[in-house]
Amino acid sequence: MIHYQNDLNDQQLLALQKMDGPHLVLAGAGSGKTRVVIYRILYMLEQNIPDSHICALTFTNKAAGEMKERLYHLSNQYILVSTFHALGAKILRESIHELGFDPNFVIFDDKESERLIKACMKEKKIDEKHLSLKKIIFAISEAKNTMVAPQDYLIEEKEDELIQQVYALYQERLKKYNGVDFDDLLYLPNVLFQEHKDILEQYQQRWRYLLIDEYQDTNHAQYLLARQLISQTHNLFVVGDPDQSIYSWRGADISNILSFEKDYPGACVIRLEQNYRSTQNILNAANFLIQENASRYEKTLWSGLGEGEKVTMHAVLTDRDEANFILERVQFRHRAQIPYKHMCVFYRTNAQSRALEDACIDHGVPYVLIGAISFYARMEIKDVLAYLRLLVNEDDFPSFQRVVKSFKLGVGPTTLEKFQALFNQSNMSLIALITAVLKEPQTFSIRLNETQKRGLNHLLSTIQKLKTLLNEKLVSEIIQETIIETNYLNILRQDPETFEDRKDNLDALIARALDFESNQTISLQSFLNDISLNMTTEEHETDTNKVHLMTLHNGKGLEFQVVFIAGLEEDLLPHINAKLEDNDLEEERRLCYVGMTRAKEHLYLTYCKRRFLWGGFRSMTPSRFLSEIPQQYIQSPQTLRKLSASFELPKEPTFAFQENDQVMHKEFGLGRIESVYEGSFGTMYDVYFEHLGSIKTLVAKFAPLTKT
DNA sequence: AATTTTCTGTTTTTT
DNA sequence: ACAGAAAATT
Ligand SMILES: Nc1ncnc2c1ncn2[C@@H]1O[C@H](COP(=O)(O)OP(=O)(O)OP(=O)(O)O)[C@@H](O)[C@H]1O
Repeated sequence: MIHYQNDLNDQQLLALQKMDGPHLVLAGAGSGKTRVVIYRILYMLEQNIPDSHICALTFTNKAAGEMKERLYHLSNQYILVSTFHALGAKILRESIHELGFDPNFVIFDDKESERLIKACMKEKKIDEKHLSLKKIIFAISEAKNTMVAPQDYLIEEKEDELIQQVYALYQERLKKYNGVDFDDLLYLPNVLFQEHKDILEQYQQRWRYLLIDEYQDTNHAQYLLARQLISQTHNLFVVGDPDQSIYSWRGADISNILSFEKDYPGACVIRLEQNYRSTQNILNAANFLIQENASRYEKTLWSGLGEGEKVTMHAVLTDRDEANFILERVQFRHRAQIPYKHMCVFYRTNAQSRALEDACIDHGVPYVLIGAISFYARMEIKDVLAYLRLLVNEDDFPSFQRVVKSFKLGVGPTTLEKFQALFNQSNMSLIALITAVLKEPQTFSIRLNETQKRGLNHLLSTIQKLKTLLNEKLVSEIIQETIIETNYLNILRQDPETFEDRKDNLDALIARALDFESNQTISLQSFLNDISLNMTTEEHETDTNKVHLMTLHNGKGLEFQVVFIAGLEEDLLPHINAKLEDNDLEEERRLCYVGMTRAKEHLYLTYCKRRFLWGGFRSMTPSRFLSEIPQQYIQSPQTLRKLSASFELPKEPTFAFQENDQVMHKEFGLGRIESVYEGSFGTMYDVYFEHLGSIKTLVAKFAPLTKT
């Protein structure tokens, strides 16, 4: 039995009054928006709305999983909770044949689509120096996110013409290989619905109630998908906070939430103003910070949880000192009975995780890294997955390419190119084509030597054999068979340095499959599908008792008793690439706001003077965001007994110059500071002198340098 | 023509 | 420090 009156405040209850029609919940961090979504679904079920009519959308797989679990726990029913991308994949899996793809399509990850785009550029004879790969990738992604088809690509400048050509070829190739990229998971369902109203109607009948969390970070394709799905009934319930919009660089459009009332006339708008997460000092500090944003829709947000502890701000000398300081505090809190899993360290860039991981190991603190370099991006994992993909999708040329190379079938780039040319023009499946080339070599223009024939024959017979196992064996067994049949471990053994690690990773892949199978029987295809959508998270680790390390972007929707934000320095947070435009700078500030508002009781902000960054030591200055938080909410760290003393910053800076400063030397003349670092004589400079044409190492204390 | 070794440039954030 | 590309070797 659920006590709505007990668990929700009056404003939240307003969101449950009417089950039909458009609703917008506009509220700040920690105000119980996600809770409202969950309780609204529970209430819908009580009103006898069939569970199959409900679809809830979240931003991350993690959030989707958590919401699904909580709903099951509270109602004993499984509700469809998904990310937009996973929903798109589901729709395409069922209906993509209408668009001329095969339902066995595979999802190409970013790296794979990058490779394909690169190949398309090469085919169109576009020089990377002339038009960068990055630019084209971005342009194509932007086009899909704004629902622009290749033939409609707007040509304003000369290079747009090239982009259009590559975009068109890329889409053609994806179709040929029976693959879709991440953006297609949103783009293609929209196209499908626009071109086949009958199919759209089926889905409209199926999902009559749509609920969307984190609506402020939807892009146009997501907005349109929701709009198409719900256009008959307008039973759309969205929640969001414009101050937590942190994905504009990926096409998220804040105007989706701001113009909700215009898009859905008669929308019921609910504002929540009480924060149930953070104590007042933390919430006020965050509120003051976010008020520095000029383009902002003012909201009230207060906390009844008492003043609490002030925000701890701390300066240290280097990134290592920072990590050590954080870990000392983690242990201190742990001794004070706070479990590790209720603590989190946030940072701006993945590269920062290294120092923190090392410190965790040094201090013997268990940790889990969320996001980061994916397990599935590992070479050995991708190799095996490529093989498995060929079992499911007979047209997957990129996987064929990878398999041929990694499993050393004796076929190199030249022969592969011939295969590709042949395949692009043929209407056989890739596997059928290879079979034909081997059977009737005289019909084709490809000459193969004995090694190559043996290699390819082995590939074909192995695929054949594994395919017969698909229906009778479990996915985990098929993976094992693949590794055995291909003798892959022997190939890995050629590099003894990495062998053990890679073997462990393969075992982890099998374990992951076993884990999948424990609740349900799954097909290889759904296993591969799930992996593609779940690239980064190793979710089963998250509920164990470990300190969480993650980027600020991954913090969305989470909360922790103790939160650390590391690296509050200019050029890092705000990031150097996001300082040129006001909009970008404001997004950095929102990012910081999101991080701060994850904290329930204790919040630490740290920064350092020097940091190993971009391949060298750099002098850093404190982030402007620190000075935007009023002093009254800030404290310095209390000294912990028995701790190695944290660094007091010297009053006088020990070095006066920064990298790239122009300096004048009494003897050597004009020079430029190349790097600044600590040595046994204190601060050292490496200075490049124009007259000498070389770099001199100088001791800062003695160097007769003046700034020019 | 394929494979192994050497060298280069590189780092924002992710579904 | 680490992957991907160019160069050198088989
Ligand atoms: N009415 C309420 N009474 C007590 N606690 C509440 C209430 N509503 C929400 N909470 C609690 O407040 C915390 C924040 O809620 P929730 O995660 O739903 O907020 P949110 O608005 O989605 O936050 P954010 O936007 O920062 O992700 C949670 O711990 C939740 O359990």
